[in-house]
Amino acid sequence: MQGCFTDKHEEIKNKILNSETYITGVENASRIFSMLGEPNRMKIILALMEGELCVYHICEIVGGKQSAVSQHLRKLKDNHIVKSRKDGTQVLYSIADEHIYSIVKSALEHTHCF
Amino acid sequence: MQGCFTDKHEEIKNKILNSETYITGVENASRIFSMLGEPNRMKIILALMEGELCVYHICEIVGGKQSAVSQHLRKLKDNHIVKSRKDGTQVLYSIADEHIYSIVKSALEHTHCF
DNA sequence: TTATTATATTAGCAAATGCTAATATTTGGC
DNA sequence: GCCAAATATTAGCATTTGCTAATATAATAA
Repeated sequence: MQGCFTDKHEEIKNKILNSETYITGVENASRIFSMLGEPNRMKIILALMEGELCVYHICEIVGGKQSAVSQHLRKLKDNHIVKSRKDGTQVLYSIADEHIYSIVKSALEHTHCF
Repeated sequence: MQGCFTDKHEEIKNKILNSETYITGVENASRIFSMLGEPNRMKIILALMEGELCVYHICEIVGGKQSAVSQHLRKLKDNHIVKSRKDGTQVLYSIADEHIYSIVKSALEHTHCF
């Protein structure tokens, strides 16, 4: 494999590999996407995009065991995809910030153009 | 687990579970995100966002074996994240459509607000 | 305090996924 | 046709990851 020595390609390659923000960008972006890339977590996100929900109702929507849902919620929270607040014995979850909405909406739009 | 019988929560739950597009939305969106959720594939996407690249240069940027890169490119193409065209013995890859740009850009913006 | 409800955590297992190494295919030049 | 370069495919393996079952924690009520 010797490669195609096109100037344009070399230019892009050098720009990428010399970029300060490249590595952290890759890590951060892929971590977010890996959170959204699991079907049951996606169900949770889509549900929360309608509004705040308690764990019990999230379980009903996802259709999974409470333990599994709780583990998903933890990952989503650790990665700043969702946030939570306590209300008595309940914990109410919601989408962490506006970027999540636009990311998911763009993805849904994309799927309609296949 | 008996749940919190708040009207608002029930309303959201019913809205979600009765939505026609819910299941396909979940499947499509999570599939796209799972493609973007792998660090080496994210590297590929970020590189292609700068412009069209041949496989050889993609390999250099990702820093992986040609075989692994080729497998990633196939998945990305199968899922309409990238497209390709032939030029002699080379295959040039590029981002499939505008939605991918906006999805990734939103994710990068999101990481800056942690 | 004790009991109950809601949620969180942990360990262990099974399935999914990315990587390597080897091989196959495709294209252009001789 | 034959060879070399670029890319694609496949099998096998190792790691990751989501799930279940069991247990733990937190908050409220009796």
